[in-house]
Amino acid sequence: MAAKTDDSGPVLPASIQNAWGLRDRPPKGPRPGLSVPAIVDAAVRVADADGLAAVSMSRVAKELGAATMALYRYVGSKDELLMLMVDMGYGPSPGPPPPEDDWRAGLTRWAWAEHRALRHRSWLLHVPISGPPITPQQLGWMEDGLRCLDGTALAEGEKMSALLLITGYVRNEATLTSQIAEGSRAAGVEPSEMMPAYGRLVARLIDPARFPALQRVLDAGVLNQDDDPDDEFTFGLDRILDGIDALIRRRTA
Amino acid sequence: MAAKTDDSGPVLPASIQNAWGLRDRPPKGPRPGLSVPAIVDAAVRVADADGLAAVSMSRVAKELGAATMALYRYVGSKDELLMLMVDMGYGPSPGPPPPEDDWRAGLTRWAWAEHRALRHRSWLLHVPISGPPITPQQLGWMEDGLRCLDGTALAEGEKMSALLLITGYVRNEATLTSQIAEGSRAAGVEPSEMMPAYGRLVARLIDPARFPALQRVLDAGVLNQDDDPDDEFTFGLDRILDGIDALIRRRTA
DNA sequence: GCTGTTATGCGTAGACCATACGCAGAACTA
DNA sequence: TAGTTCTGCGTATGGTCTACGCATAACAGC
Repeated sequence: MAAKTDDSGPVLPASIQNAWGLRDRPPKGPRPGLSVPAIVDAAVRVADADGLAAVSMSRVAKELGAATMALYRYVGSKDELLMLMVDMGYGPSPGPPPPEDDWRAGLTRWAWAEHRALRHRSWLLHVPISGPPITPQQLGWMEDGLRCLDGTALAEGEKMSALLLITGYVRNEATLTSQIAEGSRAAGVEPSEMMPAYGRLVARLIDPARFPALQRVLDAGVLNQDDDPDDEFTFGLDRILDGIDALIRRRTA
Repeated sequence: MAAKTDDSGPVLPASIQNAWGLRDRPPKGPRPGLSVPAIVDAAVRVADADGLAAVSMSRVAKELGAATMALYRYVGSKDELLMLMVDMGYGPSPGPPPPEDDWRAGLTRWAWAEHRALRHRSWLLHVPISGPPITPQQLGWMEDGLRCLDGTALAEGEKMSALLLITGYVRNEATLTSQIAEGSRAAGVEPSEMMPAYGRLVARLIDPARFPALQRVLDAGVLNQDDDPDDEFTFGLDRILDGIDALIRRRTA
Protein backbone atom coordinates (compact mmCIF):
# COMPACT_ATOMS: atom_id res chain seq x y z
CA MET A 1 0.00 0.00 0.00
CA ALA A 2 1.40 3.34 -1.10
CA ALA A 3 1.81 6.06 1.51
CA LYS A 4 -0.53 8.97 1.03
CA THR A 5 1.04 11.08 3.72
CA ASP A 6 4.48 11.75 5.08
CA ASP A 7 5.84 13.75 8.01
CA SER A 8 5.04 17.09 6.41
CA GLY A 9 1.52 16.28 5.33
CA PRO A 10 -0.21 14.71 2.36
CA VAL A 11 2.07 13.79 -0.49
CA LEU A 12 1.45 15.79 -3.63
CA PRO A 13 1.15 13.92 -6.89
CA ALA A 14 4.24 14.46 -8.98
CA SER A 15 2.40 16.31 -11.71
CA ILE A 16 1.04 18.80 -9.19
CA GLN A 17 4.47 19.41 -7.72
CA ASN A 18 5.45 20.03 -11.30
CA ALA A 19 2.71 22.65 -11.65
CA TRP A 20 4.19 24.50 -8.66
CA GLY A 21 7.58 24.49 -10.30
CA LEU A 22 9.03 22.06 -7.80
CA ARG A 23 10.86 19.00 -9.09
CA ASP A 24 13.39 19.38 -11.85
CA ARG A 25 13.83 16.85 -14.58
CA PRO A 26 16.46 14.26 -13.80
CA PRO A 27 19.44 14.59 -16.17
CA LYS A 28 19.54 11.01 -17.29
CA GLY A 29 17.31 9.20 -19.71
CA PRO A 30 15.91 10.14 -23.08
CA ARG A 31 14.52 13.64 -23.49
CA PRO A 32 10.77 13.71 -22.93
CA GLY A 33 8.74 14.06 -26.09
CA LEU A 34 5.73 15.45 -24.29
CA SER A 35 5.18 17.69 -21.31
CA VAL A 36 2.50 18.01 -18.68
CA PRO A 37 1.33 21.42 -19.94
CA ALA A 38 1.08 20.10 -23.49
CA ILE A 39 -1.01 17.16 -22.31
CA VAL A 40 -3.28 19.31 -20.20
CA ASP A 41 -3.63 21.73 -23.07
CA ALA A 42 -4.67 18.94 -25.41
CA ALA A 43 -7.15 17.62 -22.87
CA VAL A 44 -8.68 21.06 -22.46
CA ARG A 45 -8.92 21.34 -26.22
CA VAL A 46 -10.84 18.09 -26.38
CA ALA A 47 -13.15 19.15 -23.58
CA ASP A 48 -13.77 22.51 -25.22
CA ALA A 49 -14.62 20.83 -28.50
CA ASP A 50 -16.58 17.77 -27.45
CA GLY A 51 -17.27 18.01 -23.74
CA LEU A 52 -15.75 16.35 -20.74
CA ALA A 53 -17.14 12.95 -21.63
CA ALA A 54 -14.96 12.95 -24.74
CA VAL A 55 -11.83 13.31 -22.64
CA SER A 56 -10.37 9.84 -22.50
CA MET A 57 -6.72 9.03 -22.22
CA SER A 58 -6.71 7.58 -25.70
CA ARG A 59 -8.45 10.59 -27.19
CA VAL A 60 -6.02 13.00 -25.59
CA ALA A 61 -3.11 10.88 -26.75
CA LYS A 62 -4.48 10.90 -30.29
CA GLU A 63 -4.71 14.68 -30.11
CA LEU A 64 -0.99 14.73 -29.39
CA GLY A 65 -0.02 12.05 -31.87
CA ALA A 66 1.23 9.89 -29.03
CA ALA A 67 0.28 6.49 -27.71
CA THR A 68 -2.22 6.21 -24.90
CA MET A 69 0.18 4.84 -22.37
CA ALA A 70 2.75 7.53 -23.04
CA LEU A 71 0.61 9.94 -21.03
CA TYR A 72 1.08 7.93 -17.88
CA ARG A 73 4.72 8.95 -17.80
CA TYR A 74 3.52 12.48 -17.10
CA VAL A 75 0.32 12.18 -15.10
CA GLY A 76 -0.26 9.55 -12.51
CA SER A 77 -3.89 8.94 -13.35
CA LYS A 78 -6.79 10.38 -15.20
CA ASP A 79 -7.96 12.06 -12.01
CA GLU A 80 -4.70 13.91 -11.80
CA LEU A 81 -5.14 15.07 -15.36
CA LEU A 82 -8.62 16.29 -14.53
CA MET A 83 -7.30 18.28 -11.62
CA LEU A 84 -4.78 19.97 -13.86
CA MET A 85 -7.45 20.60 -16.48
CA VAL A 86 -9.51 22.42 -13.91
CA ASP A 87 -6.54 24.53 -12.95
CA MET A 88 -5.94 25.50 -16.56
CA GLY A 89 -9.62 25.73 -17.43
CA TYR A 90 -10.43 28.40 -14.88
CA GLY A 91 -7.60 30.47 -16.19
CA PRO A 92 -5.66 33.05 -14.20
CA SER A 93 -7.41 34.60 -11.24
CA PRO A 94 -9.06 37.96 -11.89
CA GLY A 95 -6.41 39.82 -9.94
CA PRO A 96 -6.68 41.81 -6.73
CA PRO A 97 -9.58 44.23 -6.45
CA PRO A 98 -8.90 47.79 -7.60
CA PRO A 99 -8.32 50.10 -4.61
CA GLU A 100 -11.47 52.12 -5.22
CA ASP A 101 -13.68 49.05 -4.84
CA ASP A 102 -15.27 48.34 -1.50
CA TRP A 103 -15.64 44.71 -0.47
CA ARG A 104 -19.01 44.38 -2.12
CA ALA A 105 -17.91 45.69 -5.50
CA GLY A 106 -14.80 43.58 -5.29
CA LEU A 107 -16.65 40.36 -4.54
CA THR A 108 -19.22 41.13 -7.20
CA ARG A 109 -16.45 41.45 -9.73
CA TRP A 110 -14.86 38.27 -8.41
CA ALA A 111 -18.10 36.32 -8.61
CA TRP A 112 -18.72 37.50 -12.16
CA ALA A 113 -15.24 36.43 -13.15
CA GLU A 114 -15.93 32.90 -11.99
CA HIS A 115 -19.33 33.08 -13.59
CA ARG A 116 -17.73 33.95 -16.91
CA ALA A 117 -15.15 31.18 -16.59
CA LEU A 118 -17.84 28.60 -15.92
CA ARG A 119 -20.03 29.86 -18.72
CA HIS A 120 -17.15 29.74 -21.13
CA ARG A 121 -16.14 26.21 -20.16
CA SER A 122 -19.19 24.49 -18.82
CA TRP A 123 -17.33 21.18 -18.69
CA LEU A 124 -15.63 22.50 -15.57
CA LEU A 125 -18.89 21.82 -13.79
CA HIS A 126 -18.76 18.16 -14.74
CA VAL A 127 -15.36 17.48 -13.26
CA PRO A 128 -15.92 15.68 -10.00
CA ILE A 129 -13.96 17.77 -7.54
CA SER A 130 -12.26 15.63 -5.01
CA GLY A 131 -10.91 17.95 -2.39
CA PRO A 132 -9.87 21.45 -1.44
CA PRO A 133 -7.85 23.38 -4.03
CA ILE A 134 -4.13 22.71 -4.20
CA THR A 135 -3.20 23.92 -7.66
CA PRO A 136 -1.54 27.30 -8.24
CA GLN A 137 -4.26 29.12 -10.10
CA GLN A 138 -7.01 27.77 -7.88
CA LEU A 139 -5.27 29.16 -4.84
CA GLY A 140 -4.76 32.37 -6.79
CA TRP A 141 -8.51 32.73 -7.12
CA MET A 142 -8.88 32.16 -3.42
CA GLU A 143 -6.25 34.77 -2.64
CA ASP A 144 -7.96 37.37 -4.80
CA GLY A 145 -11.28 36.67 -3.17
CA LEU A 146 -9.85 37.00 0.31
CA ARG A 147 -8.29 40.32 -0.58
CA CYS A 148 -11.70 41.74 -1.33
CA LEU A 149 -12.58 41.28 2.32
CA ASP A 150 -9.32 42.70 3.58
CA GLY A 151 -10.64 45.88 5.14
CA THR A 152 -13.70 44.36 6.77
CA ALA A 153 -14.26 43.47 10.40
CA LEU A 154 -14.75 39.80 9.65
CA ALA A 155 -12.60 37.17 11.29
CA GLU A 156 -10.33 35.22 8.97
CA GLY A 157 -12.49 32.16 9.26
CA GLU A 158 -15.57 34.16 8.41
CA LYS A 159 -13.88 35.47 5.29
CA MET A 160 -13.25 31.94 4.13
CA SER A 161 -16.82 30.96 4.88
CA ALA A 162 -18.14 33.93 2.97
CA LEU A 163 -16.00 33.05 -0.03
CA LEU A 164 -17.13 29.46 0.06
CA LEU A 165 -20.68 30.70 0.13
CA ILE A 166 -20.14 32.73 -3.00
CA THR A 167 -18.22 30.19 -5.10
CA GLY A 168 -20.77 27.63 -4.11
CA TYR A 169 -23.51 29.86 -5.33
CA VAL A 170 -21.75 30.68 -8.58
CA ARG A 171 -21.10 27.03 -9.32
CA ASN A 172 -24.63 26.15 -8.51
CA GLU A 173 -26.21 28.78 -10.68
CA ALA A 174 -23.89 27.89 -13.54
CA THR A 175 -24.82 24.23 -13.16
CA LEU A 176 -28.50 24.97 -13.47
CA THR A 177 -28.25 27.17 -16.54
CA SER A 178 -25.83 24.82 -18.23
CA GLN A 179 -28.25 21.97 -17.63
CA ILE A 180 -30.91 23.88 -19.44
CA ALA A 181 -28.58 24.52 -22.33
CA GLU A 182 -27.47 20.90 -22.53
CA GLY A 183 -30.98 19.62 -22.13
CA SER A 184 -32.26 21.78 -24.94
CA ARG A 185 -29.46 20.64 -27.21
CA ALA A 186 -30.16 17.00 -26.39
CA ALA A 187 -33.88 17.34 -27.00
CA GLY A 188 -33.50 19.55 -30.04
CA VAL A 189 -35.55 22.32 -28.50
CA GLU A 190 -34.91 26.03 -28.48
CA PRO A 191 -33.26 26.95 -25.18
CA SER A 192 -35.95 29.56 -24.62
CA GLU A 193 -38.58 26.83 -24.93
CA MET A 194 -36.94 24.61 -22.36
CA MET A 195 -38.40 26.02 -19.18
CA PRO A 196 -41.90 26.45 -20.58
CA ALA A 197 -41.80 22.84 -21.73
CA TYR A 198 -40.70 21.85 -18.26
CA GLY A 199 -43.56 23.86 -16.81
CA ARG A 200 -46.08 22.10 -19.03
CA LEU A 201 -44.65 18.74 -18.08
CA VAL A 202 -44.90 19.41 -14.37
CA ALA A 203 -48.39 20.80 -14.80
CA ARG A 204 -49.39 17.54 -16.44
CA LEU A 205 -47.87 15.46 -13.68
CA ILE A 206 -48.95 17.07 -10.45
CA ASP A 207 -52.25 16.98 -8.70
CA PRO A 208 -53.06 20.58 -7.66
CA ALA A 209 -54.61 19.34 -4.44
CA ARG A 210 -51.39 17.70 -3.36
CA PHE A 211 -49.06 20.39 -4.80
CA PRO A 212 -50.91 23.68 -4.31
CA ALA A 213 -47.88 25.91 -3.84
CA LEU A 214 -46.17 24.45 -6.87
CA GLN A 215 -49.36 24.88 -8.85
CA ARG A 216 -49.43 28.55 -7.92
CA VAL A 217 -45.91 28.95 -9.20
CA LEU A 218 -46.91 27.37 -12.48
CA ASP A 219 -50.04 29.49 -12.70
CA ALA A 220 -47.99 32.61 -12.14
CA GLY A 221 -46.13 31.70 -15.32
CA VAL A 222 -42.80 31.79 -13.58
CA LEU A 223 -41.37 29.21 -15.97
CA ASN A 224 -42.91 30.72 -19.09
CA GLN A 225 -41.15 34.01 -19.20
CA ASP A 226 -37.55 33.54 -20.23
CA ASP A 227 -35.83 36.31 -18.37
CA ASP A 228 -32.19 37.13 -18.80
CA PRO A 229 -30.22 34.44 -16.96
CA ASP A 230 -27.86 37.18 -15.87
CA ASP A 231 -30.70 38.77 -13.93
CA GLU A 232 -31.31 35.50 -12.16
CA PHE A 233 -27.63 35.34 -11.30
CA THR A 234 -27.62 38.88 -10.01
CA PHE A 235 -30.66 38.20 -7.86
CA GLY A 236 -29.07 35.35 -5.96
CA LEU A 237 -25.72 37.03 -5.68
CA ASP A 238 -27.30 40.13 -4.19
CA ARG A 239 -29.16 38.03 -1.64
CA ILE A 240 -25.90 36.46 -0.52
CA LEU A 241 -24.04 39.72 -0.43
CA ASP A 242 -26.89 41.21 1.59
CA GLY A 243 -26.45 38.39 4.04
CA ILE A 244 -22.72 38.99 4.31
CA ASP A 245 -23.37 42.70 4.61
CA ALA A 246 -25.63 42.07 7.58
CA LEU A 247 -22.86 40.13 9.28
CA ILE A 248 -20.26 42.79 8.59
CA ARG A 249 -22.49 45.47 10.06
CA ARG A 250 -23.00 43.37 13.15
CA ARG A 251 -19.26 42.82 13.53
CA THR A 252 -18.54 46.49 12.96
CA ALA A 253 -21.14 47.88 15.32
CA MET B 1 -33.62 9.50 -34.31
CA ALA B 2 -36.00 9.08 -31.42
CA ALA B 3 -38.34 11.91 -30.58
CA LYS B 4 -37.56 13.60 -27.29
CA THR B 5 -40.64 15.78 -27.35
CA ASP B 6 -44.23 15.53 -28.45
CA ASP B 7 -47.13 17.98 -28.62
CA SER B 8 -47.52 18.18 -24.89
CA GLY B 9 -43.88 18.65 -24.02
CA PRO B 10 -40.87 16.46 -23.33
CA VAL B 11 -41.56 12.76 -23.33
CA LEU B 12 -41.15 11.17 -19.94
CA PRO B 13 -39.10 7.98 -19.78
CA ALA B 14 -41.35 5.01 -19.16
CA SER B 15 -39.87 4.24 -15.77
CA ILE B 16 -40.60 7.77 -14.59
CA GLN B 17 -44.19 7.58 -15.77
CA ASN B 18 -44.26 4.42 -13.76
CA ALA B 19 -43.08 6.29 -10.69
CA TRP B 20 -46.02 8.67 -11.08
CA GLY B 21 -48.42 5.75 -11.20
CA LEU B 22 -49.21 6.32 -14.85
CA ARG B 23 -48.97 3.37 -17.23
CA ASP B 24 -50.52 0.10 -16.24
CA ARG B 25 -49.00 -3.20 -17.08
CA PRO B 26 -50.21 -4.64 -20.36
CA PRO B 27 -52.22 -7.81 -19.76
CA LYS B 28 -50.34 -9.99 -22.18
CA GLY B 29 -46.96 -11.56 -21.83
CA PRO B 30 -45.27 -13.36 -18.97
CA ARG B 31 -45.57 -11.85 -15.52
CA PRO B 32 -42.57 -9.66 -14.68
CA GLY B 33 -40.14 -11.22 -12.26
CA LEU B 34 -38.73 -7.89 -11.18
CA SER B 35 -40.13 -4.43 -10.64
CA VAL B 36 -38.78 -0.94 -10.91
CA PRO B 37 -38.99 -0.29 -7.16
CA ALA B 38 -37.17 -3.52 -6.43
CA ILE B 39 -34.41 -2.58 -8.84
CA VAL B 40 -34.07 0.92 -7.48
CA ASP B 41 -34.06 -0.45 -3.98
CA ALA B 42 -31.25 -2.84 -4.82
CA ALA B 43 -29.28 -0.06 -6.48
CA VAL B 44 -29.69 2.15 -3.42
CA ARG B 45 -28.55 -0.74 -1.24
CA VAL B 46 -25.40 -1.09 -3.32
CA ALA B 47 -24.73 2.64 -3.16
CA ASP B 48 -25.30 2.70 0.58
CA ALA B 49 -22.89 -0.16 1.08
CA ASP B 50 -20.12 0.57 -1.41
CA GLY B 51 -20.70 4.00 -2.87
CA LEU B 52 -22.06 5.21 -6.14
CA ALA B 53 -19.07 3.98 -8.09
CA ALA B 54 -20.02 0.42 -7.19
CA VAL B 55 -23.43 0.81 -8.80
CA SER B 56 -23.10 -0.94 -12.13
CA MET B 57 -25.88 -2.67 -13.96
CA SER B 58 -24.25 -6.03 -13.42
CA ARG B 59 -23.75 -5.41 -9.71
CA VAL B 60 -27.34 -4.38 -9.22
CA ALA B 61 -28.50 -7.39 -11.20
CA LYS B 62 -26.37 -9.67 -9.06
CA GLU B 63 -27.96 -8.14 -5.96
CA LEU B 64 -31.31 -9.25 -7.34
CA GLY B 65 -30.20 -12.64 -8.58
CA ALA B 66 -31.08 -11.60 -12.11
CA ALA B 67 -29.10 -11.23 -15.30
CA THR B 68 -27.64 -7.88 -16.21
CA MET B 69 -29.75 -7.35 -19.27
CA ALA B 70 -32.95 -8.16 -17.45
CA LEU B 71 -32.81 -4.72 -15.86
CA TYR B 72 -33.18 -3.04 -19.20
CA ARG B 73 -36.74 -4.29 -19.43
CA TYR B 74 -37.53 -1.96 -16.54
CA VAL B 75 -35.27 1.04 -16.88
CA GLY B 76 -34.27 2.55 -20.17
CA SER B 77 -30.71 3.31 -19.23
CA LYS B 78 -28.41 3.62 -16.30
CA ASP B 79 -29.11 7.34 -16.18
CA GLU B 80 -32.77 6.64 -15.68
CA LEU B 81 -31.93 4.31 -12.84
CA LEU B 82 -29.79 7.00 -11.27
CA MET B 83 -32.64 9.46 -11.47
CA LEU B 84 -34.90 7.02 -9.66
CA MET B 85 -32.19 6.32 -7.11
CA VAL B 86 -32.04 10.00 -6.30
CA ASP B 87 -35.78 10.12 -5.88
CA MET B 88 -35.71 7.22 -3.47
CA GLY B 89 -32.46 8.28 -1.82
CA TYR B 90 -33.74 11.64 -0.65
CA GLY B 91 -36.71 9.95 0.88
CA PRO B 92 -40.07 11.55 1.46
CA SER B 93 -40.17 15.31 1.76
CA PRO B 94 -40.16 16.66 5.31
CA GLY B 95 -43.80 17.67 5.10
CA PRO B 96 -45.41 21.09 5.24
CA PRO B 97 -44.16 23.47 7.92
CA PRO B 98 -46.06 23.43 11.20
CA PRO B 99 -48.44 26.37 11.46
CA GLU B 100 -46.57 28.02 14.30
CA ASP B 101 -43.40 28.33 12.21
CA ASP B 102 -42.68 31.57 10.42
CA TRP B 103 -40.99 31.36 7.03
CA ARG B 104 -37.54 31.42 8.54
CA ALA B 105 -38.12 28.61 10.99
CA GLY B 106 -39.81 26.63 8.25
CA LEU B 107 -36.99 27.01 5.77
CA THR B 108 -34.43 26.28 8.45
CA ARG B 109 -36.17 23.04 9.20
CA TRP B 110 -36.43 22.31 5.46
CA ALA B 111 -32.74 22.98 4.89
CA TRP B 112 -31.77 20.76 7.80
CA ALA B 113 -33.91 17.97 6.44
CA GLU B 114 -32.03 18.05 3.15
CA HIS B 115 -28.80 18.37 5.05
CA ARG B 116 -29.59 15.20 6.96
CA ALA B 117 -30.57 13.34 3.81
CA LEU B 118 -27.31 14.26 2.13
CA ARG B 119 -25.26 13.41 5.16
CA HIS B 120 -26.94 10.04 5.46
CA ARG B 121 -26.44 9.19 1.80
CA SER B 122 -23.46 11.11 0.57
CA TRP B 123 -23.54 9.26 -2.75
CA LEU B 124 -26.46 11.49 -3.68
CA LEU B 125 -23.91 14.22 -4.19
CA HIS B 126 -22.05 12.15 -6.76
CA VAL B 127 -25.02 11.56 -9.00
CA PRO B 128 -24.63 13.89 -11.97
CA ILE B 129 -27.95 15.70 -12.01
CA SER B 130 -29.11 16.28 -15.50
CA GLY B 131 -32.06 18.57 -15.30
CA PRO B 132 -34.82 20.04 -13.18
CA PRO B 133 -36.67 17.64 -10.89
CA ILE B 134 -39.47 15.56 -12.41
CA THR B 135 -39.81 12.70 -9.96
CA PRO B 136 -42.61 12.60 -7.38
CA GLN B 137 -40.62 12.94 -4.18
CA GLN B 138 -38.32 15.57 -5.62
CA LEU B 139 -41.30 17.73 -6.48
CA GLY B 140 -42.65 16.99 -3.03
CA TRP B 141 -39.57 18.57 -1.50
CA MET B 142 -40.05 21.58 -3.72
CA GLU B 143 -43.68 21.88 -2.69
CA ASP B 144 -42.84 21.78 0.99
CA GLY B 145 -40.18 24.42 0.54
CA LEU B 146 -42.53 26.70 -1.32
CA ARG B 147 -45.13 26.39 1.40
CA CYS B 148 -42.69 27.81 3.91
CA LEU B 149 -42.77 31.05 1.96
CA ASP B 150 -46.52 31.07 1.58
CA GLY B 151 -47.32 34.01 3.79
CA THR B 152 -44.52 36.27 2.59
CA ALA B 153 -44.68 39.20 0.23
CA LEU B 154 -42.34 37.57 -2.27
CA ALA B 155 -43.40 37.05 -5.87
CA GLU B 156 -43.75 33.44 -6.94
CA GLY B 157 -40.59 33.65 -9.00
CA GLU B 158 -38.71 35.04 -6.04
CA LYS B 159 -39.85 32.15 -3.90
CA MET B 160 -38.41 29.72 -6.40
CA SER B 161 -35.16 31.64 -6.57
CA ALA B 162 -34.90 31.69 -2.81
CA LEU B 163 -35.44 27.95 -2.65
CA LEU B 164 -32.85 27.32 -5.33
CA LEU B 165 -30.46 29.44 -3.34
CA ILE B 166 -30.96 27.32 -0.27
CA THR B 167 -30.81 23.86 -1.86
CA GLY B 168 -27.76 24.98 -3.73
CA TYR B 169 -26.13 25.97 -0.51
CA VAL B 170 -27.07 22.79 1.28
CA ARG B 171 -25.72 20.64 -1.53
CA ASN B 172 -22.58 22.66 -1.66
CA GLU B 173 -21.87 22.49 2.02
CA ALA B 174 -22.57 18.78 2.05
CA THR B 175 -20.21 18.28 -0.85
CA LEU B 176 -17.37 19.97 0.94
CA THR B 177 -17.74 18.09 4.19
CA SER B 178 -18.19 14.77 2.42
CA GLN B 179 -15.01 15.42 0.47
CA ILE B 180 -13.15 15.83 3.69
CA ALA B 181 -14.58 12.59 5.00
CA GLU B 182 -13.81 10.68 1.82
CA GLY B 183 -10.37 12.20 1.54
CA SER B 184 -9.48 11.22 5.07
CA ARG B 185 -10.67 7.69 4.50
CA ALA B 186 -8.65 7.45 1.28
CA ALA B 187 -5.51 8.78 2.91
CA GLY B 188 -5.99 6.84 6.11
CA VAL B 189 -5.94 9.98 8.22
CA GLU B 190 -8.18 10.96 11.07
CA PRO B 191 -10.95 13.20 9.74
CA SER B 192 -10.05 15.79 12.34
CA GLU B 193 -6.48 15.83 11.03
CA MET B 194 -7.58 16.44 7.44
CA MET B 195 -7.92 20.20 7.44
CA PRO B 196 -4.78 20.82 9.50
CA ALA B 197 -2.88 18.60 7.06
CA TYR B 198 -4.32 20.61 4.21
CA GLY B 199 -3.25 23.80 5.95
CA ARG B 200 0.31 22.55 6.34
CA LEU B 201 0.39 21.53 2.70
CA VAL B 202 -0.78 24.92 1.49
CA ALA B 203 1.65 26.64 3.82
CA ARG B 204 4.45 24.67 2.24
CA LEU B 205 3.36 25.53 -1.26
CA ILE B 206 2.60 29.21 -1.24
CA ASP B 207 4.92 32.15 -1.25
CA PRO B 208 3.65 34.59 1.42
CA ALA B 209 4.60 37.53 -0.75
CA ARG B 210 2.34 36.39 -3.53
CA PHE B 211 -0.45 35.03 -1.29
CA PRO B 212 -0.55 37.39 1.69
CA ALA B 213 -4.26 37.13 2.41
CA LEU B 214 -4.17 33.36 2.23
CA GLN B 215 -1.13 33.35 4.48
CA ARG B 216 -3.02 35.40 7.04
CA VAL B 217 -5.79 32.84 7.02
CA LEU B 218 -3.29 30.09 7.65
CA ASP B 219 -1.58 32.08 10.38
CA ALA B 220 -4.90 32.63 12.07
CA GLY B 221 -5.14 28.86 12.39
CA VAL B 222 -8.48 28.76 10.64
CA LEU B 223 -7.80 25.29 9.33
CA ASN B 224 -6.32 23.95 12.53
CA GLN B 225 -9.28 24.14 14.82
CA ASP B 226 -11.79 21.51 13.90
CA ASP B 227 -15.05 23.15 14.77
CA ASP B 228 -18.37 21.41 14.61
CA PRO B 229 -19.32 21.11 10.93
CA ASP B 230 -22.88 21.84 11.95
CA ASP B 231 -21.78 25.28 13.11
CA GLU B 232 -20.25 25.90 9.71
CA PHE B 233 -23.52 24.86 8.12
CA THR B 234 -25.53 27.11 10.37
CA PHE B 235 -23.27 30.04 9.60
CA GLY B 236 -23.82 29.91 5.86
CA LEU B 237 -27.50 29.15 6.18
CA ASP B 238 -28.02 32.14 8.42
CA ARG B 239 -26.22 34.38 5.93
CA ILE B 240 -28.54 33.28 3.17
CA LEU B 241 -31.64 33.58 5.30
CA ASP B 242 -30.51 37.06 6.31
CA GLY B 243 -30.28 37.93 2.65
CA ILE B 244 -33.76 36.61 1.97
CA ASP B 245 -35.00 38.41 5.03
CA ALA B 246 -33.66 41.68 3.69
CA LEU B 247 -35.57 41.15 0.47
CA ILE B 248 -38.80 40.25 2.25
CA ARG B 249 -38.56 43.41 4.35
CA ARG B 250 -38.05 45.47 1.24
CA ARG B 251 -41.06 43.88 -0.44
CA THR B 252 -43.18 44.31 2.68
CA ALA B 253 -42.31 47.93 3.36
C1' DG C 1 34.96 5.45 -25.61
C1' DC C 2 32.78 2.06 -22.90
C1' DT C 3 29.57 0.67 -19.24
C1' DG C 4 26.00 1.09 -16.03
C1' DT C 5 22.04 3.60 -14.74
C1' DT C 6 17.88 5.66 -15.45
C1' DA C 7 14.06 7.55 -18.04
C1' DT C 8 11.06 7.40 -21.91
C1' DG C 9 7.78 5.58 -25.42
C1' DC C 10 4.51 2.42 -25.93
C1' DG C 11 2.53 -2.49 -27.12
C1' DT C 12 0.02 -5.93 -24.85
C1' DA C 13 -3.36 -7.45 -22.04
C1' DG C 14 -6.69 -7.62 -18.17
C1' DA C 15 -10.63 -6.21 -15.95
C1' DC C 16 -14.28 -3.64 -16.12
C1' DC C 17 -18.25 -0.93 -18.20
C1' DA C 18 -23.00 0.12 -20.82
C1' DT C 19 -25.90 -1.55 -23.97
C1' DA C 20 -27.76 -3.20 -29.02
C1' DC C 21 -29.75 -7.22 -30.72
C1' DG C 22 -32.16 -11.37 -31.08
C1' DC C 23 -34.09 -15.63 -29.53
C1' DA C 24 -36.83 -18.94 -26.49
C1' DG C 25 -40.59 -19.28 -23.91
C1' DA C 26 -44.57 -17.58 -20.92
C1' DA C 27 -49.10 -15.66 -20.49
C1' DC C 28 -52.65 -13.63 -22.19
C1' DT C 29 -56.83 -12.70 -26.13
C1' DA C 30 -59.76 -14.23 -29.58
C1' DT D 1 -55.84 -23.66 -30.38
C1' DA D 2 -53.46 -19.82 -32.82
C1' DG D 3 -51.68 -15.40 -32.54
C1' DT D 4 -49.76 -11.75 -30.09
C1' DT D 5 -46.99 -9.63 -26.96
C1' DC D 6 -44.01 -9.26 -23.35
C1' DT D 7 -40.16 -11.18 -20.28
C1' DG D 8 -35.62 -13.06 -19.26
C1' DC D 9 -31.25 -13.09 -20.71
C1' DG D 10 -27.06 -14.94 -23.65
C1' DT D 11 -24.01 -13.06 -26.80
C1' DA D 12 -21.30 -9.62 -28.68
C1' DT D 13 -19.46 -4.90 -29.59
C1' DG D 14 -16.92 -1.21 -28.53
C1' DG D 15 -15.55 1.55 -25.12
C1' DT D 16 -13.01 2.71 -20.52
C1' DC D 17 -8.59 2.90 -17.27
C1' DT D 18 -4.31 1.25 -16.26
C1' DA D 19 -0.59 -2.59 -14.61
C1' DC D 20 3.30 -4.49 -16.54
C1' DG D 21 7.34 -5.14 -19.15
C1' DC D 22 10.45 -4.44 -22.96
C1' DA D 23 13.39 -1.88 -26.21
C1' DT D 24 15.81 2.20 -26.57
C1' DA D 25 17.76 6.76 -25.75
C1' DA D 26 20.62 9.75 -23.02
C1' DC D 27 23.43 10.73 -19.63
C1' DA D 28 27.53 9.92 -15.50
C1' DG D 29 31.63 8.05 -14.31
C1' DC D 30 35.50 5.52 -15.30
